[in-house]
Parts: sequence; structure tokens; C-alpha cells
Amino acid sequence: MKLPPLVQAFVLHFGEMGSRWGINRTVGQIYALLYVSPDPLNAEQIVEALGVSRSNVSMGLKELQAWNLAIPKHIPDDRRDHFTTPDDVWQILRTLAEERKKREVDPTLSVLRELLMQTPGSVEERHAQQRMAEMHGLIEQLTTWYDDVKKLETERLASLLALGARVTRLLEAKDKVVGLVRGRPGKEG
Amino acid sequence: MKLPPLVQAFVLHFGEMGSRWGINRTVGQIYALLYVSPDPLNAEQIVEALGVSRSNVSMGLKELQAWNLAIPKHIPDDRRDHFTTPDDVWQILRTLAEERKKREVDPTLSVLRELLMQTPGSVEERHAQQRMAEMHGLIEQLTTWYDDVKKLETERLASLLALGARVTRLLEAKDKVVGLVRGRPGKEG
DNA sequence: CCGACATTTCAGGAATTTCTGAAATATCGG
DNA sequence: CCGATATTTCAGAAATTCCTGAAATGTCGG
Repeated sequence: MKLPPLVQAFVLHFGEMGSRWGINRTVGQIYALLYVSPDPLNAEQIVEALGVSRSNVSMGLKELQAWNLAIPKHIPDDRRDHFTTPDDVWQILRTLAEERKKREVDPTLSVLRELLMQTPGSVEERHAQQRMAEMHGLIEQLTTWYDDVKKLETERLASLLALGARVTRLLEAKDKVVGLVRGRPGKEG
Repeated sequence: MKLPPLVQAFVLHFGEMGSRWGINRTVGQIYALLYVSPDPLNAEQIVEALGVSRSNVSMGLKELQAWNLAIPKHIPDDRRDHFTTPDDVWQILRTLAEERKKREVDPTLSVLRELLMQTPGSVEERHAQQRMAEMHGLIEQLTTWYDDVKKLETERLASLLALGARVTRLLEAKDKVVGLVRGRPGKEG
């Protein structure tokens, strides 16, 4: 691997973190490399930069494309595929959230739904089902919120983030004034 | 593994998902089992329920404790350690977020900070640093928001979630009325 | 259809992670 | 301190995941 020191450090870090993020080292490194690269790179350039096999790069790029984290960019008069990462970091965040939800949350949600349909055959199963219902409720609430928030444009999302928890205070104030929660007064004393 | 069908299905699912969550099968299964169990379980009971080795359970429990996802419960007149999961699913969510942040985000944040301190030695490094700065900015904003929000009690967090993206509309309305953003008028036309 | 080049597939070896059984350590009542 | 019981450690076996090189497949201009 022959890369400017700064880039190399970044790439190596992403490789190491890979396992914690549920991707493998090469995939992490390829992503990092594409992310900081000023121009789209082709597979051969990645091979040279990272010192891994051509086939490994091919598989890594395929996985990154499945994650929508590497996008092919055609370079005129060049038959080889070139790749970049989406350049807007907010878009990357959305993509990441979407894909992780799809892979890590949705399957569990559907299993929970299925199990909650069944009739418990014992006290233990009855209790287990109650716990599953709690988990299901939480996940459903989170995903509903997520589906809702992901539609926001970057600018609004950003300003919402910037507001942080202060948002509650604002809402409470507003609650009192406008009677937002359908006539009920504010909750806190 | 001899478990009521409902429980078994749940446990097996968590085992399978384990790899996607970055934990191993046994750890996932132990967690699932404890989660749906009406009473705290000791290591031997887990061994019997899951059909894995005693030592594996020991290691699994240790890891879950490191994640604060298994908590020891002392049973009177019994020398053996018994374990449960925290019962409030919201608390579990917080714990999970906290631990994942610590393991998956913080190291990257500190690497980024370090690399951003260095002086770039070429145009490529200059560009790479700019990209890193973008990533750093995003992560920092997210963690600031997270630090802020995690202090909210469950009830407020829940009602904030329930509000979802509608929160922006409320804020815009309020913005216009109260002049929240320090005298600036609302942004959209 | 051919030849040149680009990419993908895939069997099997390498590396890593997980799991086990045996031994070591810890903790308790007496 | 002893014996009984509970837990942890850890070396190596088992399982899984990752990576490579070779072969197959795809794609283009001519």
C-alpha cells in the first residue's frame, strides 16, 4: 500500500473498524479510499493503492454498490468502470441508515410480528409474548419516526439536529400557548 | 435446545441476527433467552436451554455485562449468579445506543480529529482532509444531538418520537410567530 | 467471429472468530 | 484450612469468513 500518509491512516482505520461495523476490512478500505479520492477510481487503481487482489476488489465494489455506497461513474473513452462515493455526507448518512434498517431491523420486526400472531401454549410463552410485544412496540415506534424523518430535506434535518433536546422545551411552551395536544394542558407542573 | 416453540423461535432468530449485529450467535441467544424469561437464570440453566458449553455461557455473559445488557440478580440462599436483562425497553435502547457509539463512532471521531490536525503535504492530502472535515463535522453534530437527547426522560423522548417529522412544521409555525431564530424571518417562501 | 481487455465467479487456502473441555481460580460454610 | 460448589481462563479444535489465483464470462471495436 503506497498512499499519502494522511490517506493511508484514514484507509487503515476504516479497515480496522470494518469488523465492528459488520463489513470486512477490504470493503472498509475501498470505501475510505473512494471517499477521500478527488476523482473516481477504477478497480486496478484500487488494487495498486490497497495491495489486495483484483478479485477481492471486485467483490468489495459489488458489496459497496449493494449498500449504495459506491456509485459507478463513466469516464469518456475508457472502458473500465470507475467508482466514487456519494459526495454529500448527509446523503451517505441516509443511505447508511436505510440499509442498516433493512438488514438489521426489518427481519426482526417481521419475526416478532409472526410470533405475536401465535397463540401461547403456556404461562412461559404468554410472558415471552408480552416481552416480544414490548420490543415490537418500541421498534415500530422507532421505524415510524424514522420513516417520517427521513423525508426531511437535509437543511431541515440539520436545523432540527442543531436544536437537539431544546426542542422539547419549545414544544412545551407552545403546548401551553396554543393548546396543541387537543385541549389538554401541559403536563409538567 | 428444549424450549417452548415461541421462545425457541425468538432465541434462534437472535442467534442468527447476531452476526449482523456484530455479536456472536451464543451471545445473541443468551440475551434473547434472558429477555423473555420471567425470572433471572443462572449459567447452568442457560447451558441446558441453549445446549452450549458452560464456558461459552460464561464468556457470553461477560460480554453482555460489558454491554450492560445482562445484569446480575442475587437470589437469596443461592450461591450461583443469576442474570436478567434490564426490563425497560427504552432503557435497553439507550444502553445499546451508548455502547454502540462508544465502540463504533468514538474511535473514528478521535482518528479524524488527529488527522485533521496534521498539515497536508500535497494537493491530494489537502483534498482528503477536506473530506475528512466534512465527515468529522457530521459525526460531531450527530453526537452533540445524541448527547443532548439522551438526557430526556423516557416519556418526553417517547412523545418527541410520536411527533416525528411533524415537529418541523410546528417549529416553523412557532418560528414565524415568536421570531425564534433571533429576529430572522422564517426561511421558506 | 476474433482478439484484446475488463470483470466476475468460485474452489480452496489463509486468517479470524467462536466454541469446547480441562485445568485453574474463586467463594462459601464449617 | 478443607471440601464442595461456582466461575473463569485458556489452548487448541471447529466453524466461519475472507482472500486469492485461475478460469469463465462479458464487452467492445473491427
